[in-house]
Amino acid sequence: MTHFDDSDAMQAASLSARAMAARPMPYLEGLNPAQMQAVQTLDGPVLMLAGAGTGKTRALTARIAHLLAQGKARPNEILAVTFTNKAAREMRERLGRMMGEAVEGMPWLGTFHAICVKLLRRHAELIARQVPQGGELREIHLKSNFTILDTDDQLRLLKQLIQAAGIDEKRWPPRQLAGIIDHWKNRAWTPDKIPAHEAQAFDGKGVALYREYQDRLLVLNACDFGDLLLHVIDILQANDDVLAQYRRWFRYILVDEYQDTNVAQYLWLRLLAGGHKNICCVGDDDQSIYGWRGAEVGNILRFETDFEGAEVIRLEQNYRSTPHILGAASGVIAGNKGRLGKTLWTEAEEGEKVRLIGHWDGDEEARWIGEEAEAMQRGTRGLDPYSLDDMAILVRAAHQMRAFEDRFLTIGLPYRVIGGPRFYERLEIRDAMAYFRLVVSPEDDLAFERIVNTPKRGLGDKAQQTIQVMARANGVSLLEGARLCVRSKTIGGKGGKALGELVDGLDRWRAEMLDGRDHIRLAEEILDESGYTAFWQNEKTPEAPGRLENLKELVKALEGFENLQGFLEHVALIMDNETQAEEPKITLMTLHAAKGLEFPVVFLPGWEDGLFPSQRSMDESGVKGLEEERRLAYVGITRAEELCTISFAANRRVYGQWQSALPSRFIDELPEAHVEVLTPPGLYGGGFGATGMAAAQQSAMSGGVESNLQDKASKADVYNSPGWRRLQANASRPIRQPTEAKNLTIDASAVSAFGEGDRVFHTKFGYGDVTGIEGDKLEVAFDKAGTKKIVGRFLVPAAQAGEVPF
DNA sequence: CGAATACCGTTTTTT
DNA sequence: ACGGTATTCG
Repeated sequence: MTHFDDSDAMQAASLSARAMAARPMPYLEGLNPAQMQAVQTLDGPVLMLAGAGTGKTRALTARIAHLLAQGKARPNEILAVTFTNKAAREMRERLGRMMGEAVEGMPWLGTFHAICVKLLRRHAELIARQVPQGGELREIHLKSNFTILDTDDQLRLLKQLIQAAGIDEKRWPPRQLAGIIDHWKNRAWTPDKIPAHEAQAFDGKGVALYREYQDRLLVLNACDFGDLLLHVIDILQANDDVLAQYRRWFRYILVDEYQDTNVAQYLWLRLLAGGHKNICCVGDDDQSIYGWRGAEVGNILRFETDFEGAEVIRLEQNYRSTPHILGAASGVIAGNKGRLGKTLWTEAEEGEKVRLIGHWDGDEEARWIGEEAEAMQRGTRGLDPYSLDDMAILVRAAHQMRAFEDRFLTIGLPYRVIGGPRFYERLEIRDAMAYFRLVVSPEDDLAFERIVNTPKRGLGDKAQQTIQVMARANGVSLLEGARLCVRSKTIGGKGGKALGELVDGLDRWRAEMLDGRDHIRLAEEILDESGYTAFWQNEKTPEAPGRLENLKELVKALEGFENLQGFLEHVALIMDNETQAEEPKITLMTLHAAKGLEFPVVFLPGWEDGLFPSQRSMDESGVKGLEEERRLAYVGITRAEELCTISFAANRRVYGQWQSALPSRFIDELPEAHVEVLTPPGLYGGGFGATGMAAAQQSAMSGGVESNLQDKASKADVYNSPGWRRLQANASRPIRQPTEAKNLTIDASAVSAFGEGDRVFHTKFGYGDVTGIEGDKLEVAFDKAGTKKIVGRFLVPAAQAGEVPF
C-alpha cells in the first residue's frame, strides 16, 4: 500500500512553516473589531456567525493569510472547504490578491466534493465490497481512476436495477429511488446502516436496491456524488493510520456556509478536526435554505456543544444595505424560533424604504416591474440612473420567470437568466463527453449506452438488448459485446453496418489518442466522424444552433488540459458556465440562486401565500418548512443594497388555471416603519392621478384582462389581509404611472429591418413568420412557440440563422 | 425501427 | 399550459 508516500513532504512542510515567521500584516487593515477577532482567533474551534453582507469572505481570506503569515501552517496544511466551485474560485482569487505571489497553491482549498475526489483517488483501494458475481462472492476494490457518474448515468443504472428486480417502474420510478438513496447518503447511511423505520422505503425494496446499486457502482469502478464523501468517511473511520495522518496534515480547517452542511459533511469534518480541533466554521443560521437537500441547520445551532470551548464570533456590521432594508429583513426573520440571533447594523444612510405594491395579476406585475426597471435606468424621482446590471428580479420558483421573459421580450428590455442547466449537464455536452469517455475508457458501459444510438444509427431497443446479452454471456464490456455482435453478424443489416463503423471509429480514435495525437484535433475528429456534429447541423429546432455553439465551446475548453483524460478527470466537478460581460442586462433568477449575491436594486415579486411561502414546503415540512421559507425571504431582502421592491399579484395563472391568492404572510411581518406602500391605480377608487394616454392604456388593458377572468377573486377579498390593510392605511405615495409617450418612440432601424411575411429566427422561440408590425414591435407567428410580439432587435432573418428552405 | 400521440407531473439545486 | 417521456402505431 502506498498511500503514505506524501508523509515526508508533510514533515518538510511543517518545519519550514515556522521559518516563515511574522511579517507585516496589511491584510488586517480596515477590519472591524469582530472581523479582527475572527481573523486572529486561530486556535481551537471558532464559529463565525456572519450575517448577510458583513464581510465574511473578507474575514475568511484574511484569516487564511494570517495563518500563513504567522507561520501557523503552510499553504498545503490548510483545509478550506466551500460548497460551490464559484465560492472556492473567489476565495482563491481574493487570497491571491491579498498575498501577492506568496501563496502558490493551497491545494486543499476547494469544494467538499473536489477535496474528496483528491483524497479518494489516493486511497481508492481501501474501498472494498463483497460483490456477488457469477454465483460467488468476490471482493472488489475501487480503483483510483474511478469515474464520477452524472445524474443521468445514475438514473439509467437505477432504472436497470428496478427492471431487473421486476418492480413496476410506473409506481416506483427511478427518480424516486435516486431521491431516497441521495437522502440516505446525505445522512452517511450505508446500506447496512439504514434505520428500521426508513427501510420500508420504495415498497420495502429500497435497501436491497441501494445495496445492489452500490455493488454495480463498484463493478463499474464508478462513484456518484454522494459516494465521494461517503467513501472518504468510510476510509477515515476504518483506517486509524490514514485518519491520524490527515489529522496531522490538516493543521487548520475552515468551512464556508456551514449552515448548509449535511450530516455526512458534518461527520467528515468531525473526523478530520478530531485531533487539534482547529476548525473555523463560517455561516449564518438565518440563511439556511437548503434543508430540502439534506442541509441540517442543527449543525450550526449545535456547534458550541459539538466543539467544546468553541468561540462564537458574531459579524453584525453590515456593509451592503441601507437601514430600511436591514430593518425590513430583520423584522421578517424575527418570526423564526430557535435562532442563534444576530443584530445587523449599518452606518449607511437611511435610504429609501422597502416598497410594497400589489397588482391585479402576474402579467401586470411583470409589466410594472419592466417599466420600473426602465425608469430606474433613466433615473427617476431624483435618484441617479442605474444600469440594468445593477438590477435583479428574484423569484421563488423558476416558472415565475416566464411572465417576465415574455414581457421583456415584448418591450425589448435586455435580461439574463441565471440558473437553468449548467454547461456540463446539457444534453449535447454530456453526449460529447460520453464519446470522449468511451475513447479513454472503452469499458465505460454507461457511456456506451448513451451514445450507441446517438446520433440515430438504427440501433433501437432490440439491437441494444442483443449487445447486452452478448456482452454478459462473454463477460466483456458493451463495446466488446458490440464488436462480437458485428463479427458474428448477430446484428446485421443497416444497424450492423452502422455499429461496425462506430466500433471501428472508437478503435481508431483510441489508437490516435495513444499515439499522442493532439487532443483538441482528436476531439473535433471524434465529434465529426461519429456524425454527432452533423446530427445537430441537420436538426432544425431553435436550440440546435446554440448546441453547436456549446460543442465548440467544449472543444475550446479542452485547451486548458494536457489530454482527454485530464479533461475528463476535472470536468465533472469543475466546469461551470462563466458568462462573459455583454451589454447591461437585468438579472432574473431564483432566490436560491441569489444567495451570496448583491444588487443595488432588487425586485421580489410573487409574495403570495402558497407561492411564497410555498404551499408544498409548508405541507411537507410544517413549521420547519415555513421557517425555511422565511429565511428565503430574509435572503431575498438582504440581497438589496439600495432599493428593494416587494410585490404580489391577486391573480396568477398556475398550471394553466387562474388562481387567486392572498398576499404573503411575510408581508404582514414587514415592520411598517421600513415600508412604503405604493398604491396601485384603480384599486381604491382611483383617487390617484392617472392621466392622458398612459391612463387610457392602463384601463384598456385591465378591461381586456378582466373580461376574460370572470372566475378571478373579487378585489375586496384579495386585498383584505390584515397586514396589507394595515400597510395600506399608511400608503404614502401613488404608484408611478407608466411612462408617458414611450410607445411613441419607435426604433426606426427595427422597423425597417423586417417586413410582413419575412421568415425570422429567434434564439428562444425558433423560426417563425412576421405577421404584423406595430410600432417597433413585430408580431411573429412562430412554428413551435405560437404568436408573440417581439422587438425587432431580438430577431434575425431566418436564412442568416442557417435555416435551409425546404 | 422511428414518428405520432397519450400521459404525467409540475419549488428550490450543487457536486 | 407545457414540456418531457412512455407507449402506440405505421
